[in-house]
Amino acid sequence: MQPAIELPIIKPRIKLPACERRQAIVTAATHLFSERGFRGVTTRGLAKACGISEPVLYEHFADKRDLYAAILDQTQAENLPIKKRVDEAFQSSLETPQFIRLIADSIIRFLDKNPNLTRLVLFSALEGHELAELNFEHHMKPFYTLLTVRLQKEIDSGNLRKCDPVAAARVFVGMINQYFVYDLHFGFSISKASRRKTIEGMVDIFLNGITK
Amino acid sequence: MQPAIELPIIKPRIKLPACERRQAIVTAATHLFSERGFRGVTTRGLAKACGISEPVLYEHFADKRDLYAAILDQTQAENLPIKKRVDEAFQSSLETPQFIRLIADSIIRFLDKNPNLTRLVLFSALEGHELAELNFEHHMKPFYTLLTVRLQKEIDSGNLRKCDPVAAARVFVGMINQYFVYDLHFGFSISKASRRKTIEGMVDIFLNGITK
DNA sequence: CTGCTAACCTAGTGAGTGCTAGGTTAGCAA
DNA sequence: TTGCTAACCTAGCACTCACTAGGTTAGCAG
Repeated sequence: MQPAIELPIIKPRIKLPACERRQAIVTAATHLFSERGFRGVTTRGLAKACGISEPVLYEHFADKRDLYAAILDQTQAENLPIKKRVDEAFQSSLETPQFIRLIADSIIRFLDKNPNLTRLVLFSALEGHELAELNFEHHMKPFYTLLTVRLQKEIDSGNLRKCDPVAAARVFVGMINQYFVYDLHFGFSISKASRRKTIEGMVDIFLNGITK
Repeated sequence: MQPAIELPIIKPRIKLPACERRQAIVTAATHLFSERGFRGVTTRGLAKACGISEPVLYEHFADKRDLYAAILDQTQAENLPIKKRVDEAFQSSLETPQFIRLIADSIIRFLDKNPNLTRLVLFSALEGHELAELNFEHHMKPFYTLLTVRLQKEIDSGNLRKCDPVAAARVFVGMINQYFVYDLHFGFSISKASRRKTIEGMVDIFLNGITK
């Protein structure tokens, strides 16, 4: 026997088609995981953030880990254009300084377009998920590889100082990545200089550092 | 009524004085937290790693968070000599290239001496604990500051190219830190070059990059 | 040997975890 | 209007979490 009192309607429940709901879950998951890490996110919390109940999550994903793979897939698909741009520049006859600037610009665009990815990848690397390595392989390695090949060519033809091109490429990509991680995400503010100036300064030091 | 069967002795329980037990807990905690992060470590697991029971933890530390402060205190106390060495070099009449090499060497020594600290700090930064910022202030900022001052002096006297000394110092400290984080801790192996050679290459590029 | 007590333990607490069995409803096709 | 079913829910399982009340013991002073 239920009481006759009717509760006020507070449940404008909306049903979404499976693909849209799945997408909404991945979006919320990307945000939450990047903020708190894998262990810091509860399935209850994620469900609540999506405005659904927990079992709905398990209709779209086998388990909590499965969400990680979905996040990677999405990031990968979304960032193909940036990779293409660097590839094209590599094929073209762009001068090395301009090519290096373009690499810097592309890394920045990539990290800007994926503001959660830096934290997500760091969490993954620390927590030992394969996402970290997959992200590196898919997103960062192309930058390293193309820059290394270009540097090697320029060293061989005597336009640059003799140095290990792999190490040099790492220095450069690392410089930019480091800036994003520590300044923009962790807030360890050292310099008050604008972002544009900071990146320019980095490119400047690097270019001068590898030039004869 | 208990059965007369005596279990084989498997409990050579050792009692330690409070200060030694506390020290042992901090050591184990440093290791575990750096491996799994704050959320990844359970008080059960920590107690087991120490060979004690959970309540003993709470005789030495108010709660789980309190352990973090203890870890920082210890790290800080242990690494005063390295800071002193850099300070002395700064006061001395060491040439800039040698001073920069000494900074690199000191950072390496510091990170080598505290193999867990890199992961611990990253976890802290991601998880939002104050340890990250405290570590930066206490351990990394001195490197930045002294290097910045030296660079400014050399730029003013015309021995180095005109550039933002703060940004340059960040590039350098970041380069080395980045190498430790990604290569040594995460295992994103790019170069097979030896560590010594890699660091030398970094110093080389940087020195050339800031020299006229 | 006999107390004494610092150092330790067992055995929980309530709250929160990932995940699920089984029932309910929105919204469309007929 | 009526079925049908994809999309959703409530309620709760078995487990682990940080933390604790209250009892036990190692090891020393006398």
